[in-house]
Amino acid sequence: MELDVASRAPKIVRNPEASRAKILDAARIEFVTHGLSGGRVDRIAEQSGVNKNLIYHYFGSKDALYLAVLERIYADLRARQQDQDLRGLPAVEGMKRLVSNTFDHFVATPDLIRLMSIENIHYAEHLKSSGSTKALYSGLLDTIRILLKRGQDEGVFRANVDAVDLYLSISGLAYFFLSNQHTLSWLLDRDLAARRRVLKRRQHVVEMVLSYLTQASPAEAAGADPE
Amino acid sequence: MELDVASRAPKIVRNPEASRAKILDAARIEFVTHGLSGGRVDRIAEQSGVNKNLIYHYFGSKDALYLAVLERIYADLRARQQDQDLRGLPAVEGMKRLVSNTFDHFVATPDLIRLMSIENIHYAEHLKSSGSTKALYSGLLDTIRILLKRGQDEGVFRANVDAVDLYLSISGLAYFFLSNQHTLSWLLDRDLAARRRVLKRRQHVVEMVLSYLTQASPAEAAGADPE
DNA sequence: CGCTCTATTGACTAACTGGTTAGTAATATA
DNA sequence: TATATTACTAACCAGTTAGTCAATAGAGCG
Repeated sequence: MELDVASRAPKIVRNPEASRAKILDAARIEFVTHGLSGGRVDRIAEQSGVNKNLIYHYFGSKDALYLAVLERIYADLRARQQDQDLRGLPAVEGMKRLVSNTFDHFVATPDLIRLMSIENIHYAEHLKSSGSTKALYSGLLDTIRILLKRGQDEGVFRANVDAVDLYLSISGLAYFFLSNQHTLSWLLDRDLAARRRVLKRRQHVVEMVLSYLTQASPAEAAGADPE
Repeated sequence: MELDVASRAPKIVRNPEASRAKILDAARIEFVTHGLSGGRVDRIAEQSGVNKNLIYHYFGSKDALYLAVLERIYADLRARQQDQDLRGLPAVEGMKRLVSNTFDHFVATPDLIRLMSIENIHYAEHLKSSGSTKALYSGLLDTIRILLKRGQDEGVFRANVDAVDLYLSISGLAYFFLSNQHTLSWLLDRDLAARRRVLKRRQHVVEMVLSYLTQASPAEAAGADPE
């Protein structure tokens, strides 16, 4: 019981998992906000409240830390992407839900969109050096294929739709609007982030995809018998 | 006439316009390749073959140089964007051409796509401080409105299509596929840059937009009399 | 308690980076 | 021809940046 001199024991708390998580959280904000080249390790250390060297202790390098952020956000995406339950629905209903779910998920996760853009600016070099992200889309593509097949069997969807092309369209219709909202809002003189705009866009995207799917393909239409 | 000592007159060539152009060309490559934060003024000086301070002499700062690059590529876009002649075409034909022209222009100008992504990573702050880029889209939107109106008058296009939404869809369907080709090629296990893929995508995009436009809108279809 | 492992830190550094300074020479102007 | 302006250069600078070193101190274990 020493109460005389100011007992300067800095009382360091040791909590490796919490430190790791704090670093990762701060890194995510930093890279999402400033990009990879613009992201600063010193700022990540400051924001996470840990010593800079701890970052190197746990992650090794700035690039490796960025990759960890990237992998985590892709893992979250995979975890949240519940499209399995759509496979049992009627084709039109299932596809409507798939499109709006994709749209909603993009809207809800702006970090994902920014990181994807950043990663493409860097030619996806980090993603390619990752072992854990590859199998992400197979489930979603399978769901698309199942719904496509059902719709064709039901006679409500056109034939000869490539699942990858359809996925690219569903994503692209939402992605561009969100990823480029800053330049577009300026150039088009509209606030694309406004709630009304987003909801309107959502409906437009669903309608466009469903219109495409439910219209007879040109090959069929050009052919002789439309049943 | 002194011909004794080696006459060491370094013979500096003065060509302000050429120097300015060389700087701008090198800067464009640098920023497109590495982004704004990743772009290095020293590298631009080295690549353009001029002294670094000349860059500051002409452009003032790294950011101002980046803005000059951005403004020039937008000016090129405006110059090349010839959609006026589409306004006289029949609606379906005109719209098909508009969609494929947009797609082709994106494919032909990857620098534009990368700079747009980079600018959005930076929240379009530089674009907003530019005086010269604002009126870029009004002509294109007018063309879309004219074709939309004609298509509705001809009875081949659906009603209640917002020109901005349609523009966002036309662009988005092409943009995402191109801007994210590095991550997508990896994740989907396909080479999206392959010529066949690009051509297939082009056709898919045209078909999707035209399907949407030529299908009766849900409001109409739900209504009583389909003519 | 003493030993080892590792979480954690502050101080440090070499290389880099945007930008500046001071000066030279070609060209325009009077 | 004298003078001012402008294109251009080499060297430099102060601040930053990713990454390192050496040391301290909890925690688990015998």
